[in-house]
Amino acid sequence: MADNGGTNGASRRPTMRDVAARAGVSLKTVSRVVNQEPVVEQGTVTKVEKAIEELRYRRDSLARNLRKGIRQQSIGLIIEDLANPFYALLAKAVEDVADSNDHSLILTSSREDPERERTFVMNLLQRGVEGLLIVPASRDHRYLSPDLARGVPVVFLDRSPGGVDADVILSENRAGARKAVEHLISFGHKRIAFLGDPRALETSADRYQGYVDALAAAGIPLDERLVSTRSHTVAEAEWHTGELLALDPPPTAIFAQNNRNCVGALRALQAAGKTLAVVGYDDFELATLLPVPVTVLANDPLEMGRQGAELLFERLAGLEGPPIHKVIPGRLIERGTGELTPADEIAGAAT
Amino acid sequence: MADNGGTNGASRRPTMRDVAARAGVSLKTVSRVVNQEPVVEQGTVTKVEKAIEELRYRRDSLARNLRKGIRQQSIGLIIEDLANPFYALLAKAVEDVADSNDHSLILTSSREDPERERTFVMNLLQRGVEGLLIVPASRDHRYLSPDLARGVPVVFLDRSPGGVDADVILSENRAGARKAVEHLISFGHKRIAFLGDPRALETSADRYQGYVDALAAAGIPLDERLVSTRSHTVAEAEWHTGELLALDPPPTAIFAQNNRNCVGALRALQAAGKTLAVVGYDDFELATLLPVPVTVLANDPLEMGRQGAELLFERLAGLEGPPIHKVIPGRLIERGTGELTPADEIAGAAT
DNA sequence: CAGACTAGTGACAACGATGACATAATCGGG
DNA sequence: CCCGATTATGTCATCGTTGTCACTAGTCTG
Repeated sequence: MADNGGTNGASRRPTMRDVAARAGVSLKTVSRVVNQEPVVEQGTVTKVEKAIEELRYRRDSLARNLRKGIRQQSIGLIIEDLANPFYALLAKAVEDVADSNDHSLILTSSREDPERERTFVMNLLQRGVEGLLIVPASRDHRYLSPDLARGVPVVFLDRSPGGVDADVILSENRAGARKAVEHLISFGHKRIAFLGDPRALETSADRYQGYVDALAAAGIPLDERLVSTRSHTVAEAEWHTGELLALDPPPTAIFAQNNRNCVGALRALQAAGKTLAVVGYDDFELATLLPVPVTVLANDPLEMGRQGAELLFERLAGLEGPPIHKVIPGRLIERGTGELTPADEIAGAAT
Repeated sequence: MADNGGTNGASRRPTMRDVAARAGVSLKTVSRVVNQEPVVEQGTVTKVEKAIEELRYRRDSLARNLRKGIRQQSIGLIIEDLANPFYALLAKAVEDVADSNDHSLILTSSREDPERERTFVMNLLQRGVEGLLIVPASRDHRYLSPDLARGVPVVFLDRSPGGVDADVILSENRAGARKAVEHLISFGHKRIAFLGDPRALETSADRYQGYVDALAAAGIPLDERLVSTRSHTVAEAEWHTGELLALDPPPTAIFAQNNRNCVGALRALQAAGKTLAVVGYDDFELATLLPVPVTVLANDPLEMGRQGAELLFERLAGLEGPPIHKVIPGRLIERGTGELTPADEIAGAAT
């Protein structure tokens, strides 16, 4: 009458022992059948297979690998979203490096949700990944302190961690944005709009600072109405670009703070039939194919992923020393949209 | 004098037992220190930490999780290359489903190399993934038979497996390509080029068949010179498009068999200053932003990934029955480039 | 100052599988 | 008809860690 005593242990995942009992053979014989060792008599094989089927038994790979001395190594990567080519390329580079180092890659997406980030980090650590690469969604990583202290290597990518000092690889956000905006200024623009994500995001805030820096250096007063920092998706960016275009007077140039915002801006301009100077942050494959090819300040996600992963493996190999902060330089790629002057636009509109 | 006997065991990864011996405490005390249990005396903690440091000891997560009864579940995904948005989106969808089912995703890229595919599959199985999703790089998957027989669920994506019958989710390649080419024919084109990957790839061969089907149905004779099946990258596609344009007479339309080929064709056309009707297979984000927006036959990688992963989890939940073959329908999206007539092109050239 | 308590540590079994070896049953040859 | 080889199966220890319980000293309490 006991709940799960006796011959039919309930609930619990069945083990070889259970299969053995059911088939009326020893545990070791079950092991032989499961591993397809050819010494077992056919009749016995059948009995055991029947028991396996009935109990829905599946071998426990943990126990097996422990006993066999097999230790597979892996690292964990947490990004925002694979649908964003920037992160897809980042992940690709990380996977390459992991592969060269005989580690496999466990990939998870936080979707910008700090809760998910934290859950996944804990999950990955519990699994026993050798190290972690994190594109932060949260601003506070103190929850990692115990593991960092225990020596688990963690490298942050693209954004700085909060509340802990750790290795981090950043894009040249502030200086890059400044470069981009100065480029526009050099073509005579004074009313330059900033189109971006909420400034709560670190990269967004930094790029905004670069925008401010460039204006200040050129002695151009900051006009808050030209600053739109509420678009996280292409659709939102398209909408907010429409708002910017409706200003009086409108901007003559747009600095779009990432690829989604840039695409949104271009869509809105196309829809409105207007031509404005545009410089985007982040390159995208088709930037060269547009009516006027798009000038961008290109960050290099491959390089960021590669360097981050390589740093992680150096740490794993025993590299000591204080946290390393690296910055991947951005490159301004002049293609056309960023080299329009305010005069060009009036001419264009007249056509 | 023994190689690794006595007090200084060499080579072998150190265990808690080694640390205990070195620190002069019991194994259990080391365990307490490692797990930060607060009952250990400070002096002991220091001794043990010193020994851990010296031996570079790291806890074995396999043994720990075995003992604690923690069993993390995961599935493996093998794709070609994350830099291709099609596969990035596929992976995203798979990751989503895996996440909903409390499994984590181990991601690897075969880079079209059958050897790598096989190595990774074996590796993943040894790790003990619950199931596998594979975009085949190899044509022969008989090496999987033992594991398939043992009941490990495997779902193939985008291409059929070779030599084994298993679950597979395909795009509507042949019928889709036929739709696309018939669309071009309906605008009066008779000299339609096929631009694609080597026909050794199954999707390539199937799409080529669709192209042949469409021509045959319309009674248009097949001209082998219009068929180029050697471009695997954008750069190669651009090059081969150049060759096609140099033909006399040149084609009036191009059917590009995937997104890389389509982008290459568009680049070559832009470089040559020519306008041809183009229909691509596979959608891409910026197709709408080009000078003339690109008409494509869109496959849905998200849907493919989602359905594949869900099928995998149904199998894991015990779904029996013969292998399931599903086809994800493609959708023709008319945007402009596919709706040009031969006459338009002459007019365009005259401008 | 005895008895109960507490803090710190260790001995031992167990997680679920596999390897080495032992044993039982079967068989052929001299 | 007995011995050694052969075949099929079982017993036991073990992989590296953690949970349970026991033990030793000291500390506290009445």
